[in-house]
Amino acid sequence: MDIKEIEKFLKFNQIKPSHHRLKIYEYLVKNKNHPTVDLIYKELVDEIPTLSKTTVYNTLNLFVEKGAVQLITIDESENRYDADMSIHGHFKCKHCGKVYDFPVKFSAMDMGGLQNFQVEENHIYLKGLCNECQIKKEV
Amino acid sequence: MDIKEIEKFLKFNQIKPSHHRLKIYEYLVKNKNHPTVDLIYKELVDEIPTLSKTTVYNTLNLFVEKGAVQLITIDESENRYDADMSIHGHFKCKHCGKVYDFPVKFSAMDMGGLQNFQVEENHIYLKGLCNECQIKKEV
DNA sequence: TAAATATATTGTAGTGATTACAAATCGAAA
DNA sequence: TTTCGATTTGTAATCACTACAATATATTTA
Ligand SMILES: [Mn+2]
Ligand SMILES: [Mn+2]
Ligand SMILES: [Zn+2]
Ligand SMILES: [Zn+2]
Repeated sequence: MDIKEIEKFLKFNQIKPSHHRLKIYEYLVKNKNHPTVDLIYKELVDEIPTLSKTTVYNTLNLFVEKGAVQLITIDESENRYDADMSIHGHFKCKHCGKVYDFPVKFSAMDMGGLQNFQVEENHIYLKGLCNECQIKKEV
Repeated sequence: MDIKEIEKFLKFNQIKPSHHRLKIYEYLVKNKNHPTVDLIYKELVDEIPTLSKTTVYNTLNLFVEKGAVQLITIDESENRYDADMSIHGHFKCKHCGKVYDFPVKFSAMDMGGLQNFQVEENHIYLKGLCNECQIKKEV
């Protein structure tokens, strides 16, 4: 996804593509880490020295509101963001803190008990030890 | 689950069953709402006038640490707690805010992509409109 | 182009949930 | 009853996030 496509995508989602907005969305697309506001700010402030953390908050809230980005509440104290809007699961390693994506067969989640509930968002969060961290511990 | 059973349960999980701890755990078991710290405090402070909010925080952190209670991060700004440790899903209504339980066929979540990851916690959160709130809107 | 208007960004102060910590209280032994 | 460790409390601090007014930037109008 190059900058022209990002611009199109934002416009399509009723978001005026300002320079900061382009850069923040680009960051999310290029780094499929599931960053916090603080991380996004720290990573971009060198390239955009005038960037304010408030702008990062404002921009991400706008993206979520417009449905361009999803809010991930896998952490208990900090919100994370993901440009991948497809239904997929997240695994957070309790040791290294990394958040991994994994595919989800969604048909399986049939919500047996809840008839006539209208689902708008799906969040599937697992926590434990990632492959790499297990190997390190075994040594 | 009566008070004697609760005492046993806490002891089994290496938690000394003080009066406050018993009451807080009892609250979680009897009210299967998925309360925030603030709600638990407000509901119990009449019965236990000396109760401090810090104690509610301390106690819930202890419960989670000992594996007696699970932390639910379905909200983006407040933590919730659940005495039901079985694997089940949570649905939060965006309109009334209520958090419902629903059964989950866990076999379906096979984590295709992530080989050799050790899963310790499962969180399945859905958000949307609950049955009752849909009916109200249709009127 | 220049003035007028709208929109985006910034900085600072405020809020609200959570934690740190030391003092007070409680409770089980000795 | 005294002692000693654990629990509880109250207060201050922290940290993520928001409110808001001032400034800067972009867009429209004349
Ligand atoms: Mn993802
Ligand atoms: Mn539940
Ligand atoms: Zn890891
Ligand atoms: Zn509802």
